[in-house]
Order: sequence, then structure tokens, then C-alpha cells
Amino acid sequence: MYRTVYWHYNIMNNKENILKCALELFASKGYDAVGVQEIVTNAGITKPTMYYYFENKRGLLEAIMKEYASDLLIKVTKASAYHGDITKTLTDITMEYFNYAAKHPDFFRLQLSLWLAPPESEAFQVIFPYLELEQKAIEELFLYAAKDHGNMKGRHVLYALSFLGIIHTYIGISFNGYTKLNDELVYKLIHQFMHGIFS
Amino acid sequence: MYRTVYWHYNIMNNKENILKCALELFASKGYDAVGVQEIVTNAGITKPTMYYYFENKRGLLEAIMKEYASDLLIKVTKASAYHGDITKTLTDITMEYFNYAAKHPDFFRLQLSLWLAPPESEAFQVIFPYLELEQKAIEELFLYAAKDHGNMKGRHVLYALSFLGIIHTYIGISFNGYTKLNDELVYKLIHQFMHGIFS
DNA sequence: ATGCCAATATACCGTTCGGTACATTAAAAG
DNA sequence: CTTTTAATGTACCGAACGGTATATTGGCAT
Repeated sequence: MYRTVYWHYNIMNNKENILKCALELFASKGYDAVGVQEIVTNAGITKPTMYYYFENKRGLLEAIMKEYASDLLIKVTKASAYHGDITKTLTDITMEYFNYAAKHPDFFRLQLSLWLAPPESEAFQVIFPYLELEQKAIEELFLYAAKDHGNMKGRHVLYALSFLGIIHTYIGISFNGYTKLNDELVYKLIHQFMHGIFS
Repeated sequence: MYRTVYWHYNIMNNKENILKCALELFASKGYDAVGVQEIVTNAGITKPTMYYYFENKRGLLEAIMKEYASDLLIKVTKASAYHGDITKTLTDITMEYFNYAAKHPDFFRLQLSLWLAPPESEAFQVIFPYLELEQKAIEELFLYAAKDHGNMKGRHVLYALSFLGIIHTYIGISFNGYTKLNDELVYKLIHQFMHGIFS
């Protein structure tokens, strides 16, 4: 018979706890620099417990991406719907990114650190599909917007990539303490992207 | 007595060869993912030879940065001198970056992959001083330019960071095969930074 | 009460990690 | 021709790596 209840009256869910510890460590030290032993010690369990829930170290990263990146992707995709006002849509997207980075700083630090990582590295190969989908969603926005703005025609890929680049840059700047992720920064970013530094 | 000649009639200089192999591997797989053994095997020597020339693995990265990043820094600093035409100066800086990325793709891939790496990671701590100096050089440019362009006042830090962000983004885009690093892309980048995507 | 099974720990695997003690090589200096 | 010394290989270190065979635990259904 199928069962959905827990056998052990655990104080906390081990699987989620492992994931949380792994994310913290990956974000602060980098994926390759963190050992499995370090993760499970931080989580207060042992290695076989981790390997019971996840196939391997890579599976940990995959689970993190599945939990957070797909969530982010949905929000970004929704915000990317074009309704005739490109400035508003870009503002919405930026706010989704900023909100997500503020709400899940560890995840976003990890995504940031792997954004331009070597394509051959294991970690990059795990996150690439998600990055690609984010990119495609924004590409489509610019493709639609090009119908109203002729000068955008044929530039949707470069616009999507550079827009994502500016967003990642601004979030990186905030993580390094140079500024704060607030509505004013959203405005500055959009203004810079749309009109450049010459007001 | 001081000697400048080689004792061994080596076909190739081991020290430079080790550095070259290390750079290639760091760039393609990531600093943490590359072991010392892999480096020396690629270089066709053994570990003690590497440790004869470099203190440790970190010393390898430091030597790479000293060879390439200080070179790049000099070029960027020179190009950052403000002579009344901010557009031209930014164009010059961008061309220096593009030229350097094209001439030393392995080095720049490495710098790119560590640009937003976790601040606690060893590799980031090695490259940070160089990144910081590049940033300061460009900050100073915007500080000077603000005398001619009042609207820039108080924004030199954000401008410098976002300008570097766009440059890194564009170079990353080219490395991933979406476009090529040529004069046309320099123009596009500068135009976007100065006037936004709305021509 | 008992058999089942998800969940977890003990103890271990072979490999690779960064790093080194020590012997050897060979060319320059005397 | 001997001494010196930069340069390099052999062989090894303890620790950490990712991963696992196996035993135990303890609720659950029967």
C-alpha cells in the first residue's frame, strides 16, 4: 500500500537540511572547493544518509537547481510576457531577479559564481540548461518587442544576453556591498539599459 | 659570480611551460577542479620541479596573474586617461579589453570565471586585488568626466562597475560563440552603455 | 508479536589531493 | 678534474576525496 507519512518522527527533514547546508557551502566557497564530508558534517549526519537521498555530489547541485532555478525561471518567464510596454516588462523582470536574489541570496550567489564558469566544468554543465532557458525567455520578449521597435530587429539575442549580464552585474555589485537591491536600483538599471548613462 | 646563462641546454623553459599548462587547465576546467598532478603531467615534468619554481598551487595562480593581469592593468590604466572625450576613452578601454581577451583567451576565461566567484574562495582572493585596481582606474575616469558631465556626479562607482560588467558580459558572450570580438561589437557595446538600446 | 522496509550509522574502499625528503644529474667555476 | 649548485626525478607522506558494503534502528502493517 502507498504511504505518504513519515516513519520517523524527525525533528527536521534530513533531505531538505542536507540541501540547505550544501547550498550554503557551495555559495560561500564554490562548488569544487566543498567536499561531501564537509556538507554532511555541517548537516549533522553521515555520508550514507546523503547518498541515500542523492545519487552523488552532482545530484546535490541538480536538486538545488531544480528547487530554486526552476522556480526563478517560472517567475522570469511570466514577467517576460510582452504587452506593448517594453520598459515595464524589463522592469518587472528585473524586480523578479532582485527579489529572488534578496530572498535566496545563497542560491543566487551560486548561480552568479557559475554564470561565466568554464563550460567544461561539471557545475556549469548542471546549471547551463537553466541559464539557457532564462535567456530564451528574454530573447522571446525582445523578438516580440521588435515588432513595435524596428531598431531592435535582429538584435534580440545580444539584447537578451546583455540584459541578463547587466542584471547579474548589478546583483553581484550588491552582494559585494557597493549598493543595495531596491526599487531605486531597479530604476537605475532599466534607465541605463534603455537610455544609457547619458540621461 | 653572477650568471645569466642556462646550465642545461633545455629545449624549452620549464617554468614558463608549467605556467602555460596551468593556465590552460585552470581556464578550461576551473581552478579548484584542477590538481597539481594533472598540471605537471600535462607539462611533461614531475611535481618537485613545479614546487621548485612555485611555492604552491596558489603560487601558480599568483604567477599567472602577475604575468597577465598586471599587463592588462597597465594597458587599461593608460587607456583610462581622460582627455575630454568620454566616448573615445571608453572605446579605447573596451578595445584594450577585447584585444587582450582575443590575444590571451585562456587568461581571460580564467579571469571571467573568477570575476563573480565566492569571495571566500582562494582563487578569488588571488585575483581580487587586480580586479579592484582595474575598477579603480575606471572609477577615476568617471570621476574626472563628471566635471564635464554633471549628471555623472556621485555615480562613478556604479558606472565603473557596470561598465566593467558589460565588458565582461560581452567577452563572455563571444567566448560562448554568440558573437565575435571585433570593432563592430566595440561600437555596439559603447553605444549601449552611452545611449541604451533605444538608439 | 512479527516481518518489513525506509532511514541511518559504522567502517571501509581505492584514488587523488597538495606537498616533500632525498638522491641524482649535469654544467659551470675553480 | 674536482667542487659546487641549479635543476629534476623517485618515491613517498598524511589527509581528504567521492563513494559504498553492511549492519542496525525503529516505526508501520499485518
